[in-house]
Amino acid sequence: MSTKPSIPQGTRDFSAEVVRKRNYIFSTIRNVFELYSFQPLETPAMENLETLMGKYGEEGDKLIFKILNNGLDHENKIEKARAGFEKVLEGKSSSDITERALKYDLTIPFARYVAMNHGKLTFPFRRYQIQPVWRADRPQKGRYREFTQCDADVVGSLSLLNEVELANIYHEVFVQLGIKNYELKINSRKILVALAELCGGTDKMTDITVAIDKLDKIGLEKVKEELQQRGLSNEQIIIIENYLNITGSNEEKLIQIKSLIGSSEIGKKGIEEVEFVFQQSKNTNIDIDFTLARGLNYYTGIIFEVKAPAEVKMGSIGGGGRYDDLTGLFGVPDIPGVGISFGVDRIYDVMEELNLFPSGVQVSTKALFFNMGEAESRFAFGIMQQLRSNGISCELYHEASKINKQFTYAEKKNIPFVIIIGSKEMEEKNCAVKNLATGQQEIVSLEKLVDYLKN
RNA sequence: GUAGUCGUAGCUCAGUUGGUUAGAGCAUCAGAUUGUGAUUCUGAGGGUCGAGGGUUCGAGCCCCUUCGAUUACCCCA
Repeated sequence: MSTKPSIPQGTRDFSAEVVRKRNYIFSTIRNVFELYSFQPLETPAMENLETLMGKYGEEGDKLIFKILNNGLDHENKIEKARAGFEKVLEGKSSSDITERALKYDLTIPFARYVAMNHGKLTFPFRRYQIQPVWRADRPQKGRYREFTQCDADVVGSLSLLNEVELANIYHEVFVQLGIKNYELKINSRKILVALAELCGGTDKMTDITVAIDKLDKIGLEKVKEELQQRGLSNEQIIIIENYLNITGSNEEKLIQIKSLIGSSEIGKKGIEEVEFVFQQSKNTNIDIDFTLARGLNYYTGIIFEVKAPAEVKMGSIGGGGRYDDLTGLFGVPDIPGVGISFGVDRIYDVMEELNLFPSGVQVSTKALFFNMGEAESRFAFGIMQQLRSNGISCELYHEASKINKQFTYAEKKNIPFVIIIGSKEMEEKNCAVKNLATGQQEIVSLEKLVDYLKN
């Protein structure tokens, strides 16, 4: 019976200190979302499995946490359950075994919500959503099985101004959090389509994007090798090499890409998109990166990815892009959208590593009343309630322990003031207030105590 | 899913080729100190050495299995 308790792999408990820091990130992001006129939405932790399956690619499907159906042992269902399990063993999923799953991201549940409610929503619909998601991935640095995403999406508008705003939201949030040298990479899927067209057809699109996405990780030669393995001809690889060799400032890159794929109709459109967002947004951290591809295949236009400052080796701390027909998957066509996501858990790790949390984040109890005995503590209790009704967080030590124990308690809990009310103070209607940081102590009349502590 | 590294007190870690009763610092608790502590002094408690099996006269150390943590690959925030 006494096995050590534990929590599932890749999940975490958050202590008070961590919760406060996380809340600091949440509220920063939430305030910016609200400032940009996004409305909150929350969706269930679990979705019907079929809502999620097939939306994240083959790899993604494997990483969805599936929930076992209840009542599998019921005598009427036992045969079905057996048959369903056989299907699972073959790598398929079976509604006889599982028909619900934990949500994998916030975008697909949002698309499902929009499809269900498109008659009631006012378009363009701007929503933000801050909730945990789950992935059955092997945990490692910056990767958890339960983590929180903060998404903002605009659906029902084709305007590129949305992309500009989202780029500005990224900037606003990261500047406020102190992550000044983050990098916002942008590209357009249309440019990648144009490249694929140039290299023998859009069916090669996935092969090409998967390979070039790895450029900064494995280098040009390895990318070329991979392209060869994926069945591209030498001629085609030379085109891609030229594409990958585009370097320089953002302006220079734009000139080079135009000469390479500007003749393609879709390529031209993609370049215009990137150029517009780059010029219209005042975000100085934008880096136009034509190798950026992003895994999710529902993106159709601008794509974003946020890189953490290089010194922390965290990789992506946010991402997003435009999808022309996400709700089409749920039977409601022609609602285009664009969205971004913040990965709070990684942002937390980055800020921790760079020491960016302000000290004021740890706002704890303001004052501790010492317990100086039976009558004294009963008196102090009344004073404490007065402080509380004035919005001052405080507590009374639970028993009349030795003074140094009470001091130690205050110190450990990071409580800045202790208030001592003994028999003498009760008579004189005042109290001794000691500032633990400075060690200074003052006699304060009980009437003025609220003002004294409010500073 | 594949692979590497690591599991010793509440925490951070020592622990010799395998050799008596497994150690230190910090933390906790108690004591010169029931109205002024966080710096000192004294003492105490605390361990199935992750778990299970094996080799050996003898295992914290070697071997196998298993669980957990962590890192990398794949993929991703």
